[in-house]
Amino acid sequence: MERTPQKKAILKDKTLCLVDGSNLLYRAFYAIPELSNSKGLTTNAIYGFTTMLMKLLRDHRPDYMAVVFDSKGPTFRHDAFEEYKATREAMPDNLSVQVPYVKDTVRAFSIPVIEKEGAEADDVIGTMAKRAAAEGMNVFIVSGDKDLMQLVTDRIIMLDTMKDKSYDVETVKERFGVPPEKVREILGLAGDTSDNIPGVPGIGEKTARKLVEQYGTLEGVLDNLGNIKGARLRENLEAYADQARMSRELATIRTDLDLDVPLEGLAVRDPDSEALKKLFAELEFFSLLRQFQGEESEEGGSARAVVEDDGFRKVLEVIRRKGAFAFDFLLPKVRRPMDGKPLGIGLSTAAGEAWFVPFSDKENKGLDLDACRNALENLFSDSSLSKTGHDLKRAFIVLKRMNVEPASLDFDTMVAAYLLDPVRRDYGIRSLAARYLGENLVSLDEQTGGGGRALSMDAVTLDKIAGVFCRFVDSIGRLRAILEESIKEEGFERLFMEIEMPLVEVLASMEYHGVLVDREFLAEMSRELGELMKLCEEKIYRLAGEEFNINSPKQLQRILFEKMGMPRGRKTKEGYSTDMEVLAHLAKSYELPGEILAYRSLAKLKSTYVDALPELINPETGRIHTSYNQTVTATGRLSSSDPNLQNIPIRTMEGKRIRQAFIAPEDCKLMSADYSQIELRVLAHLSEDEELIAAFESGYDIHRMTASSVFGVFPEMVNEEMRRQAKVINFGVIYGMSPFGLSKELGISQKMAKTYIDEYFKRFSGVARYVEETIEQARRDGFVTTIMNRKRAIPEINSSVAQLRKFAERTAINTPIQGSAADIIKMAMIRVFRLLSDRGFSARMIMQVHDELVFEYPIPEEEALKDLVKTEMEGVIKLKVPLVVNIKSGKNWDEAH
DNA sequence: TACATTCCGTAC
DNA sequence: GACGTACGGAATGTAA
Repeated sequence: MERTPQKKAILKDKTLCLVDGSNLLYRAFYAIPELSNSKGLTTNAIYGFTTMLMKLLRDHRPDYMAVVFDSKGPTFRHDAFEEYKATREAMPDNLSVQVPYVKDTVRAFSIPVIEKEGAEADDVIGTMAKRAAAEGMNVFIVSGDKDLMQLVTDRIIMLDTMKDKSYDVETVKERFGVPPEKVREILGLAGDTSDNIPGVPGIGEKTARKLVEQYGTLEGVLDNLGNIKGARLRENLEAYADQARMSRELATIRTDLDLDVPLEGLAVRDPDSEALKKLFAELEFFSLLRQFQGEESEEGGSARAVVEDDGFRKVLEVIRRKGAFAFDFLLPKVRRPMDGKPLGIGLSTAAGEAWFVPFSDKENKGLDLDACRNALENLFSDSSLSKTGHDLKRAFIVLKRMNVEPASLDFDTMVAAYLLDPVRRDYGIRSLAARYLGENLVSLDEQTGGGGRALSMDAVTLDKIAGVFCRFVDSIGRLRAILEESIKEEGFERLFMEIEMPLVEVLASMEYHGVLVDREFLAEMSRELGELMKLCEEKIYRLAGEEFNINSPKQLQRILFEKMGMPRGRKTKEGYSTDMEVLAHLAKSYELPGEILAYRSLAKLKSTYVDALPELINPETGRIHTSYNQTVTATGRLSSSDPNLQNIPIRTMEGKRIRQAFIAPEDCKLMSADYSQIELRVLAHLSEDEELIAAFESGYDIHRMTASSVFGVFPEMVNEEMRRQAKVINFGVIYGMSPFGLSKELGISQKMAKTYIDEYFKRFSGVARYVEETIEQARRDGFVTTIMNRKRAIPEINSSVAQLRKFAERTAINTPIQGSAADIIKMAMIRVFRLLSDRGFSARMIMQVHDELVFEYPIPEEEALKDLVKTEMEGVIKLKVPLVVNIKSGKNWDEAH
């Protein structure tokens, strides 16, 4: 035909998007929670489907597009294999009613809906994809069905929009271990439960992969049965050879259907706005209605990517003129800020005005990061500019890694939001924008999932990223205004400006510096623990009379309580507890539980610490850079993660050895400074209890003094047991003690525990009064506060459910104590940090463990450091009792503690 | 498979 | 039947 060359010229290099409508329909139905309009029509699948469609159009802007559905009635697969899809249940009613609407919606977007009698969507897609690829088009198939991966070529990719993953030839190889054209060989062997393709019993994907890798095809495998290891495997292959062949056929997607669909007819056209508006109105998709109308009206806006030096310079000029800006770095999705390089920066100077500056990479265009460094330095080190960001600690670290020392990063929207509501779980920009600005921001989940890989700018156009990110930065600027106002209203200015904001830089510095860990030492310890576990394991198997997974509480229950008939203790949700308390009790009568306890303690040390820590050593610095989180705890404490340095063992001998792995470098030492009994001292201060204050002023051992008071003997008559019990009581007070808890902890009757508590409160009547008043105040106000006016809402304090109310009461007691102690050490950290810097110390604060600060320093600084730290920590605030700090130093953390 | 939940145990 | 605050490993349960 004459037209052919012309046709090819039109289609070549254009993109065709083929949507597996049936697949998306089901996934939308199950992924979106129930939803219906006022007429009672279920709309969740329509909604999910529509948003996915809009996202596709928006993010990928295909030139051609079609949505393909399975046809009703039997297909050739049913003829070939009658069980096919037999187990798949009929479509649920509340899904099938939605189908016509889904198709109408697709049509309203001016996208063709394709169904072919006797054919499944897969086969139609296969046929069209191949045909389009032959025309030189780039095809992407949208589906979550792994069968379709067999269609992937260098011109055809598959997109799983729900998981936000795309599959090209390489990724399919990673997923299946074989190239796309061999996927069906795998499925023939392993089967596919979702499509009721049986495969061969006993063969899963793993085995199938090995076989196909070795023999190439299913037939190759069957031809070589004699060489196959494993009698069972061979037998199954032999017996089910035909079923395997059938499965392979079923899994094969046809690419040769006789379709009367010209590709030219699939060109993407403008949606039929009127039809869409009508549909969305009927379905009551108001957000989509708005979004759709918005998309029509809004064009361009103020968001744009800046890819030329000149443009960047102009942006900087605007910032200088305005004297303030909000910003955020676009970072790859990595667990910790010390990993990965920034991909760009978003800047905003006023509501509705934002820019995105991408940094260049091998494949991404943008401004060279090194070339930007000076500009960024000028920007960030200018203390006359007001800078607002979200998660400034992260920004600090990014800048430090670029060798830029920022001045006055003065408002962190994440920290501000935390102070306003420390119980909230999510402080992400999108969540805050929804809460405080009433806006639903489009997410930037185009960031590649997992693997710490950098975001690839090919996946979505730079403009799209810039658009989304500019909105983020724009929101940060507007959030500041709102949050700042609330901070004032709540009376948090000092807490925010003088504690939390200055602390951001301190934490950034601690993380950036990190701590040195002795890799060899841990490796040796791992070997030792492994051997000990082995011994322990053998003994356990012998005592139990069989091998089982000791780490599995479920299996352990079976052995202990069913097989060996030991008395059951406390119940858990499902079954009976096997925790330390229960096992320790059983250990008195049996040998096995003691061994289990020993095994558990070894396993815990090995897996959680000894083996986990070396994994977290940064290859560039050779050190561990933990994350200190400032916006996690409900009380105001910090938390630490990746790794959590705040729960490194200390109580047992073996545990202490782990602390020996935290070391100082050559010519340096570690110094640990910890507050003595800070929470009890805070309690003395808050309660103004005379007896407790006197006890602390005497400078004597507080637990001994408490024992003396509670048991009515002279301090020197207090024996070790009495002291131990008093210590438990002291901790109990801080936690909102109950007779139940105390009796459990002390191993005494509840009655006895109650008399102890009564006695304690009789002696320390100020504490008793404080407890009462605090609960009373919480009931009245609905919140409690700390020394520095940190606030935590306790909504359940007035609950009619006793259990919730009791819990709330204990929280109300504990939070001011724990939170005030957190306030104090935070203030101390800031002062010490500043003085170390001002006085030119090389010493660095590197760790914080709630009441302890750890420093790394050159040996000659020891005396001066010790004086400074002790003075500042003890003098940071004047309480009604003295603050006491104990200091020790050594080559490692164990020695220093 | 991948993510969420449960159980357990470490710290202060 | 839970005396406070965290983080995380391993097993197990469940989803799309």
